[in-house]
Amino acid sequence: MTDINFSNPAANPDSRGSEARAAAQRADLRWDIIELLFFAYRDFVGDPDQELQAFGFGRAHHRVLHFVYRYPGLKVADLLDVLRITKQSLGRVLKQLLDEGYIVQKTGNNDRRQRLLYATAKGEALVDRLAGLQTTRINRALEEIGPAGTETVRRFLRAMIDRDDPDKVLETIFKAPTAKE
Amino acid sequence: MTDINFSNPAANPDSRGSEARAAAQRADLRWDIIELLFFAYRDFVGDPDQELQAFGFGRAHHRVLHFVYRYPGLKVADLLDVLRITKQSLGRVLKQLLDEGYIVQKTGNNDRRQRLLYATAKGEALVDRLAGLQTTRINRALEEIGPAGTETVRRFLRAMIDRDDPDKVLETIFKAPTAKE
DNA sequence: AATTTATGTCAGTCATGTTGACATATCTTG
DNA sequence: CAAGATATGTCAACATGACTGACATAAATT
Repeated sequence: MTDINFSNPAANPDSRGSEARAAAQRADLRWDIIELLFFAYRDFVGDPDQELQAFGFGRAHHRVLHFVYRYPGLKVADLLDVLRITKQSLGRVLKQLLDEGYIVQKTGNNDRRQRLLYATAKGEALVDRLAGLQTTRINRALEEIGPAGTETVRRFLRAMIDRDDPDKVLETIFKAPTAKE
Repeated sequence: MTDINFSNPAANPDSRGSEARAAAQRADLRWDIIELLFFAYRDFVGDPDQELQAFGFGRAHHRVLHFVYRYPGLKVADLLDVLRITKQSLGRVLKQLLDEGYIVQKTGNNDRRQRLLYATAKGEALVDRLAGLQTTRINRALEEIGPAGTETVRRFLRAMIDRDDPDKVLETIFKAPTAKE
Protein backbone atom coordinates (compact mmCIF):
# COMPACT_ATOMS: atom_id res chain seq x y z
CA MET A 1 0.00 0.00 0.00
CA THR A 2 2.54 2.56 1.03
CA ASP A 3 5.78 2.09 -0.76
CA ILE A 4 7.82 5.08 0.25
CA ASN A 5 11.40 4.77 1.28
CA PHE A 6 10.41 4.89 4.86
CA SER A 7 13.18 5.51 7.35
CA ASN A 8 15.67 4.81 4.65
CA PRO A 9 17.27 8.13 3.86
CA ALA A 10 19.92 6.58 1.66
CA ALA A 11 17.23 5.60 -0.83
CA ASN A 12 16.57 9.29 -1.56
CA PRO A 13 20.14 9.87 -2.67
CA ASP A 14 20.04 13.29 -4.14
CA SER A 15 16.76 13.82 -5.77
CA ARG A 16 16.57 16.37 -3.02
CA GLY A 17 16.88 20.05 -3.76
CA SER A 18 19.01 22.56 -2.00
CA GLU A 19 16.98 22.69 1.18
CA ALA A 20 15.79 19.15 1.69
CA ARG A 21 17.87 17.23 4.17
CA ALA A 22 18.26 13.59 4.88
CA ALA A 23 21.43 14.14 6.83
CA ALA A 24 23.04 12.04 9.51
CA GLN A 25 21.36 12.70 12.80
CA ARG A 26 23.34 13.61 15.85
CA ALA A 27 24.20 10.35 17.55
CA ASP A 28 24.74 11.90 20.95
CA LEU A 29 21.05 12.66 21.34
CA ARG A 30 18.66 10.25 23.02
CA TRP A 31 16.28 9.88 20.09
CA ASP A 32 15.14 6.45 21.18
CA ILE A 33 14.17 7.40 24.71
CA ILE A 34 12.58 10.64 23.51
CA GLU A 35 10.30 8.75 21.14
CA LEU A 36 9.57 5.93 23.56
CA LEU A 37 8.48 8.50 26.12
CA PHE A 38 6.21 10.15 23.57
CA PHE A 39 4.47 6.93 22.57
CA ALA A 40 4.35 5.50 26.08
CA TYR A 41 2.73 8.63 27.46
CA ARG A 42 0.34 8.86 24.52
CA ASP A 43 -1.00 5.39 25.23
CA PHE A 44 -0.81 5.84 29.00
CA VAL A 45 -3.22 8.79 28.94
CA GLY A 46 -5.17 7.32 26.05
CA ASP A 47 -6.81 4.70 28.27
CA PRO A 48 -8.50 7.20 30.61
CA ASP A 49 -9.31 9.59 27.76
CA GLN A 50 -11.68 7.10 26.21
CA GLU A 51 -13.42 6.36 29.50
CA LEU A 52 -13.74 10.05 30.34
CA GLN A 53 -15.65 10.76 27.15
CA ALA A 54 -18.58 8.78 28.49
CA PHE A 55 -18.78 11.23 31.39
CA GLY A 56 -18.40 14.33 29.26
CA PHE A 57 -15.10 14.99 30.95
CA GLY A 58 -11.62 15.58 29.57
CA ARG A 59 -8.07 15.07 30.64
CA ALA A 60 -8.21 18.25 32.71
CA HIS A 61 -11.00 16.83 34.87
CA HIS A 62 -9.02 13.66 35.40
CA ARG A 63 -5.97 15.52 36.62
CA VAL A 64 -7.95 17.61 39.10
CA LEU A 65 -9.93 14.69 40.44
CA HIS A 66 -6.85 12.52 40.70
CA PHE A 67 -4.88 14.91 42.86
CA VAL A 68 -7.83 15.86 45.03
CA TYR A 69 -8.48 12.20 45.69
CA ARG A 70 -4.87 11.38 46.34
CA TYR A 71 -4.19 14.34 48.63
CA PRO A 72 -7.42 14.92 50.54
CA GLY A 73 -7.80 18.43 51.85
CA LEU A 74 -5.73 19.87 49.03
CA LYS A 75 -6.05 23.65 48.80
CA VAL A 76 -6.94 25.37 45.55
CA ALA A 77 -3.59 27.13 45.58
CA ASP A 78 -1.72 23.84 45.90
CA LEU A 79 -3.68 22.39 43.02
CA LEU A 80 -2.70 25.36 40.88
CA ASP A 81 0.97 24.72 41.69
CA VAL A 82 0.74 21.07 40.77
CA LEU A 83 -1.15 21.52 37.53
CA ARG A 84 0.69 24.70 36.54
CA ILE A 85 -2.40 26.34 35.16
CA THR A 86 -4.18 29.58 36.01
CA LYS A 87 -7.01 29.72 38.48
CA GLN A 88 -9.39 30.82 35.74
CA SER A 89 -8.59 27.67 33.84
CA LEU A 90 -8.90 25.50 36.91
CA GLY A 91 -12.09 27.30 37.87
CA ARG A 92 -14.14 26.02 34.97
CA VAL A 93 -13.12 22.41 35.42
CA LEU A 94 -13.38 22.47 39.20
CA LYS A 95 -16.83 24.03 39.06
CA GLN A 96 -18.09 21.19 36.90
CA LEU A 97 -16.67 18.57 39.25
CA LEU A 98 -18.28 20.34 42.21
CA ASP A 99 -21.64 20.80 40.49
CA GLU A 100 -21.78 17.18 39.43
CA GLY A 101 -20.83 15.92 42.87
CA TYR A 102 -17.40 14.44 42.27
CA ILE A 103 -15.69 16.82 44.67
CA VAL A 104 -16.77 18.80 47.75
CA GLN A 105 -15.24 21.85 49.39
CA LYS A 106 -14.79 22.40 53.10
CA THR A 107 -13.82 25.66 54.72
CA GLY A 108 -10.42 25.45 56.39
CA ASN A 109 -10.39 25.17 60.16
CA ASN A 110 -7.36 27.33 60.80
CA ASP A 111 -7.86 29.65 57.88
CA ARG A 112 -11.45 30.13 56.89
CA ARG A 113 -10.48 31.63 53.53
CA GLN A 114 -9.26 28.29 52.33
CA ARG A 115 -11.48 25.85 50.47
CA LEU A 116 -10.12 22.39 51.14
CA LEU A 117 -11.01 19.88 48.46
CA TYR A 118 -12.17 16.30 48.94
CA ALA A 119 -13.36 13.66 46.52
CA THR A 120 -16.81 12.23 47.13
CA ALA A 121 -17.56 8.53 46.89
CA LYS A 122 -18.66 9.22 43.33
CA GLY A 123 -15.38 10.93 42.54
CA GLU A 124 -13.43 8.19 44.23
CA ALA A 125 -15.13 5.56 42.11
CA LEU A 126 -14.21 7.36 38.91
CA VAL A 127 -10.58 7.94 39.83
CA ASP A 128 -10.22 4.32 40.91
CA ARG A 129 -11.59 3.13 37.64
CA LEU A 130 -9.24 5.33 35.62
CA ALA A 131 -6.25 4.41 37.77
CA GLY A 132 -7.22 0.78 37.24
CA LEU A 133 -6.84 1.15 33.49
CA GLN A 134 -3.44 2.75 33.86
CA THR A 135 -2.35 0.21 36.45
CA THR A 136 -3.15 -2.62 34.08
CA ARG A 137 -0.84 -1.13 31.49
CA ILE A 138 1.89 -0.42 34.04
CA ASN A 139 1.74 -3.90 35.55
CA ARG A 140 1.95 -5.45 32.14
CA ALA A 141 5.07 -3.40 31.44
CA LEU A 142 6.65 -4.05 34.82
CA GLU A 143 6.21 -7.79 34.43
CA GLU A 144 8.58 -7.66 31.49
CA ILE A 145 11.41 -6.24 33.55
CA GLY A 146 11.06 -8.04 36.86
CA PRO A 147 10.90 -6.75 40.44
CA ALA A 148 14.38 -5.24 40.45
CA GLY A 149 13.49 -3.36 37.29
CA THR A 150 10.51 -1.76 38.98
CA GLU A 151 12.77 0.06 41.38
CA THR A 152 15.01 1.14 38.52
CA VAL A 153 12.06 2.61 36.66
CA ARG A 154 10.93 4.46 39.75
CA ARG A 155 14.35 5.95 40.26
CA PHE A 156 14.61 6.93 36.61
CA LEU A 157 11.26 8.71 36.63
CA ARG A 158 12.09 10.51 39.88
CA ALA A 159 15.34 11.72 38.41
CA MET A 160 13.50 13.08 35.37
CA ILE A 161 11.56 15.50 37.58
CA ASP A 162 12.74 19.00 38.47
CA ARG A 163 13.50 19.17 42.17
CA ASP A 164 14.08 22.87 42.49
CA ASP A 165 10.97 24.68 43.56
CA PRO A 166 8.85 21.60 44.28
CA ASP A 167 5.19 22.08 45.10
CA LYS A 168 3.59 20.44 48.11
CA VAL A 169 2.57 17.31 46.24
CA LEU A 170 6.06 16.77 44.88
CA GLU A 171 7.53 17.28 48.32
CA THR A 172 5.35 14.48 49.57
CA ILE A 173 6.34 12.25 46.68
CA PHE A 174 10.04 12.89 47.15
CA LYS A 175 9.77 12.22 50.86
CA ALA A 176 8.80 8.62 50.18
CA PRO A 177 12.17 6.90 49.91
CA THR A 178 13.25 4.70 47.05
CA ALA A 179 15.47 1.71 47.67
CA LYS A 180 19.16 2.61 47.58
CA GLU A 181 18.42 6.21 48.30
CA MET B 1 2.58 29.63 55.48
CA THR B 2 0.30 26.81 54.50
CA ASP B 3 -0.67 24.76 57.48
CA ILE B 4 -3.24 22.39 56.14
CA ASN B 5 -3.19 18.74 57.03
CA PHE B 6 -1.55 17.96 53.79
CA SER B 7 -1.54 14.33 52.76
CA ASN B 8 -2.56 13.43 56.26
CA PRO B 9 -6.16 12.28 55.98
CA ALA B 10 -6.28 11.05 59.58
CA ALA B 11 -5.99 14.62 60.77
CA ASN B 12 -9.42 15.39 59.30
CA PRO B 13 -11.10 12.76 61.39
CA ASP B 14 -14.73 13.35 60.84
CA SER B 15 -15.25 16.98 60.38
CA ARG B 16 -16.25 15.71 57.00
CA GLY B 17 -19.89 15.64 55.99
CA SER B 18 -21.72 12.83 54.36
CA GLU B 19 -20.04 13.14 50.99
CA ALA B 20 -16.47 14.09 51.80
CA ARG B 21 -14.10 11.18 51.73
CA ALA B 22 -10.65 10.65 53.09
CA ALA B 23 -10.90 6.93 52.69
CA ALA B 24 -8.17 4.34 52.34
CA GLN B 25 -6.98 4.26 48.75
CA ARG B 26 -6.82 1.01 46.86
CA ALA B 27 -3.37 -0.40 47.50
CA ASP B 28 -3.34 -2.53 44.37
CA LEU B 29 -3.15 0.50 42.11
CA ARG B 30 0.15 1.94 40.93
CA TRP B 31 -0.38 5.44 42.30
CA ASP B 32 3.33 6.11 42.59
CA ILE B 33 4.21 5.24 39.00
CA ILE B 34 1.13 7.05 37.70
CA GLU B 35 2.18 10.27 39.42
CA LEU B 36 5.85 9.91 38.57
CA LEU B 37 4.91 9.55 34.91
CA PHE B 38 2.76 12.66 35.11
CA PHE B 39 5.49 14.83 36.62
CA ALA B 40 8.29 13.34 34.55
CA TYR B 41 6.44 13.97 31.32
CA ARG B 42 5.39 17.44 32.42
CA ASP B 43 8.99 18.47 32.92
CA PHE B 44 10.21 16.51 29.91
CA VAL B 45 8.02 18.50 27.52
CA GLY B 46 8.43 21.67 29.57
CA ASP B 47 11.99 22.20 28.39
CA PRO B 48 11.12 22.46 24.67
CA ASP B 49 7.93 24.38 25.37
CA GLN B 50 9.88 27.31 26.71
CA GLU B 51 12.28 27.34 23.78
CA LEU B 52 9.46 27.06 21.25
CA GLN B 53 7.80 30.22 22.52
CA ALA B 54 10.69 32.25 21.16
CA PHE B 55 9.82 30.95 17.68
CA GLY B 56 6.10 31.46 18.02
CA PHE B 57 5.65 27.72 17.86
CA GLY B 58 3.87 25.29 20.15
CA ARG B 59 4.14 21.68 21.12
CA ALA B 60 2.29 20.68 17.97
CA HIS B 61 5.00 22.17 15.76
CA HIS B 62 7.64 20.33 17.73
CA ARG B 63 5.97 16.97 17.25
CA VAL B 64 5.57 17.45 13.50
CA LEU B 65 9.09 18.73 12.98
CA HIS B 66 10.54 15.99 15.15
CA PHE B 67 9.02 13.11 13.21
CA VAL B 68 9.66 14.66 9.83
CA TYR B 69 13.29 15.09 10.75
CA ARG B 70 13.63 11.64 12.21
CA TYR B 71 11.89 9.83 9.37
CA PRO B 72 12.79 11.75 6.20
CA GLY B 73 10.35 11.30 3.39
CA LEU B 74 7.47 10.73 5.77
CA LYS B 75 4.11 10.93 4.03
CA VAL B 76 1.35 13.19 5.32
CA ALA B 77 -0.81 10.13 5.94
CA ASP B 78 1.88 8.48 8.06
CA LEU B 79 2.28 11.63 10.09
CA LEU B 80 -1.44 11.62 10.78
CA ASP B 81 -1.21 8.05 12.05
CA VAL B 82 1.65 8.86 14.37
CA LEU B 83 0.20 12.02 15.83
CA ARG B 84 -3.35 10.70 15.92
CA ILE B 85 -4.85 13.98 14.82
CA THR B 86 -6.99 15.01 11.87
CA LYS B 87 -5.54 16.36 8.65
CA GLN B 88 -7.27 19.69 9.25
CA SER B 89 -5.47 19.99 12.51
CA LEU B 90 -2.15 18.94 11.04
CA GLY B 91 -2.72 21.23 8.06
CA ARG B 92 -2.44 24.47 9.98
CA VAL B 93 0.72 23.52 11.80
CA LEU B 94 2.36 21.97 8.76
CA LYS B 95 1.57 25.00 6.63
CA GLN B 96 3.35 27.27 9.08
CA LEU B 97 6.41 25.03 9.13
CA LEU B 98 6.44 24.97 5.32
CA ASP B 99 5.91 28.72 4.97
CA GLU B 100 8.66 29.50 7.42
CA GLY B 101 11.08 27.12 5.80
CA TYR B 102 11.50 24.44 8.45
CA ILE B 103 10.13 21.70 6.21
CA VAL B 104 9.91 21.11 2.46
CA GLN B 105 7.66 18.85 0.44
CA LYS B 106 8.72 16.70 -2.49
CA THR B 107 6.38 14.94 -4.84
CA GLY B 108 6.65 11.16 -4.56
CA ASN B 109 8.54 9.38 -7.31
CA ASN B 110 6.36 6.31 -7.50
CA ASP B 111 3.14 8.02 -6.58
CA ARG B 112 2.95 11.62 -7.63
CA ARG B 113 -0.01 12.29 -5.33
CA GLN B 114 2.16 11.93 -2.28
CA ARG B 115 3.93 14.85 -0.65
CA LEU B 116 7.00 13.49 1.05
CA LEU B 117 8.22 15.64 3.90
CA TYR B 118 11.78 16.61 4.72
CA ALA B 119 13.27 18.91 7.31
CA THR B 120 15.44 21.74 6.00
CA ALA B 121 18.73 22.69 7.62
CA LYS B 122 16.79 25.30 9.54
CA GLY B 123 14.32 22.71 10.77
CA GLU B 124 17.11 20.33 11.61
CA ALA B 125 18.81 22.93 13.75
CA LEU B 126 15.67 23.55 15.75
CA VAL B 127 14.89 19.89 16.36
CA ASP B 128 18.48 19.25 17.38
CA ARG B 129 18.35 22.06 19.86
CA LEU B 130 15.10 20.83 21.40
CA ALA B 131 16.29 17.23 21.49
CA GLY B 132 19.42 18.51 23.18
CA LEU B 133 17.40 19.92 26.05
CA GLN B 134 15.53 16.69 26.50
CA THR B 135 18.70 14.63 26.18
CA THR B 136 20.31 16.59 28.98
CA ARG B 137 17.44 15.71 31.27
CA ILE B 138 17.42 12.07 30.16
CA ASN B 139 21.18 11.66 30.58
CA ARG B 140 21.01 13.16 34.03
CA ALA B 141 18.33 10.64 34.97
CA LEU B 142 20.10 7.70 33.37
CA GLU B 143 23.28 8.47 35.23
CA GLU B 144 21.47 7.75 38.45
CA ILE B 145 20.58 4.22 37.45
CA GLY B 146 23.67 3.05 35.61
CA PRO B 147 24.14 1.44 32.18
CA ALA B 148 22.18 -1.70 32.98
CA GLY B 149 19.31 0.47 34.14
CA THR B 150 19.18 2.22 30.78
CA GLU B 151 18.22 -0.98 29.07
CA THR B 152 15.60 -1.67 31.74
CA VAL B 153 14.03 1.73 31.19
CA ARG B 154 13.97 1.19 27.44
CA ARG B 155 12.27 -2.15 27.85
CA PHE B 156 9.75 -0.71 30.29
CA LEU B 157 8.80 2.13 27.98
CA ARG B 158 8.48 -0.20 25.00
CA ALA B 159 6.17 -2.45 26.97
CA MET B 160 4.00 0.53 27.86
CA ILE B 161 3.19 1.08 24.19
CA ASP B 162 0.27 -0.56 22.36
CA ARG B 163 1.58 -2.96 19.78
CA ASP B 164 -1.63 -3.81 18.05
CA ASP B 165 -2.23 -1.64 15.03
CA PRO B 166 1.21 0.02 15.00
CA ASP B 167 1.80 2.85 12.55
CA LYS B 168 4.83 2.93 10.30
CA VAL B 169 6.98 4.84 12.75
CA LEU B 170 6.22 2.44 15.59
CA GLU B 171 7.00 -0.49 13.34
CA THR B 172 10.41 0.97 12.76
CA ILE B 173 10.95 1.56 16.45
CA PHE B 174 9.92 -1.94 17.40
CA LYS B 175 12.16 -3.41 14.75
CA ALA B 176 15.21 -2.06 16.54
CA PRO B 177 15.99 -4.83 19.01
CA THR B 178 16.49 -4.32 22.70
CA ALA B 179 19.00 -6.42 24.58
CA LYS B 180 17.52 -9.66 25.85
CA GLU B 181 14.76 -9.52 23.29
C1' DA C 1 -14.18 5.80 -18.12
C1' DA C 2 -15.27 5.25 -13.43
C1' DT C 3 -13.67 4.84 -8.95
C1' DT C 4 -10.51 5.21 -5.28
C1' DT C 5 -6.74 7.41 -2.95
C1' DA C 6 -3.69 11.26 -1.18
C1' DT C 7 -3.84 15.65 -0.14
C1' DG C 8 -5.63 20.29 0.70
C1' DT C 9 -9.03 23.59 2.26
C1' DC C 10 -13.31 26.14 3.96
C1' DA C 11 -16.35 26.82 7.84
C1' DG C 12 -17.83 26.12 12.32
C1' DT C 13 -17.27 24.19 17.04
C1' DC C 14 -15.14 22.64 21.42
C1' DA C 15 -11.75 22.02 25.27
C1' DT C 16 -8.37 23.98 27.61
C1' DG C 17 -5.13 27.06 28.17
C1' DT C 18 -3.95 32.42 28.53
C1' DT C 19 -4.18 37.89 30.45
C1' DG C 20 -6.12 41.48 32.89
C1' DA C 21 -9.31 43.42 36.00
C1' DC C 22 -11.92 43.33 39.88
C1' DA C 23 -14.86 41.53 44.18
C1' DT C 24 -15.22 39.35 48.70
C1' DA C 25 -13.98 37.31 52.83
C1' DT C 26 -10.54 36.59 56.01
C1' DC C 27 -6.07 36.77 58.14
C1' DT C 28 -1.98 39.48 59.55
C1' DT C 29 0.43 43.47 60.88
C1' DG C 30 1.52 48.16 62.37
C1' DC D 1 -8.63 48.87 65.14
C1' DA D 2 -7.33 50.23 60.55
C1' DA D 3 -4.60 48.98 56.65
C1' DG D 4 -2.74 45.78 53.89
C1' DA D 5 -1.92 41.11 52.31
C1' DT D 6 -3.79 36.62 51.08
C1' DA D 7 -7.10 32.92 49.27
C1' DT D 8 -10.52 32.40 46.38
C1' DG D 9 -13.94 33.39 42.78
C1' DT D 10 -15.58 35.59 38.60
C1' DC D 11 -16.19 38.44 34.25
C1' DA D 12 -14.56 39.25 29.60
C1' DA D 13 -11.63 38.58 25.76
C1' DC D 14 -8.48 35.77 23.37
C1' DA D 15 -5.07 31.79 21.55
C1' DT D 16 -3.98 27.15 20.52
C1' DG D 17 -4.84 22.92 19.00
C1' DA D 18 -8.03 19.64 18.79
C1' DC D 19 -12.71 18.24 16.38
C1' DT D 20 -16.67 17.30 12.45
C1' DG D 21 -18.51 17.75 7.93
C1' DA D 22 -18.27 19.05 3.30
C1' DC D 23 -16.05 19.63 -0.80
C1' DA D 24 -12.03 20.12 -4.49
C1' DT D 25 -8.12 18.47 -7.16
C1' DA D 26 -4.81 15.49 -9.06
C1' DA D 27 -3.18 11.13 -9.79
C1' DA D 28 -3.44 6.15 -9.42
C1' DT D 29 -6.12 1.92 -9.93
C1' DT D 30 -9.68 -0.97 -11.77
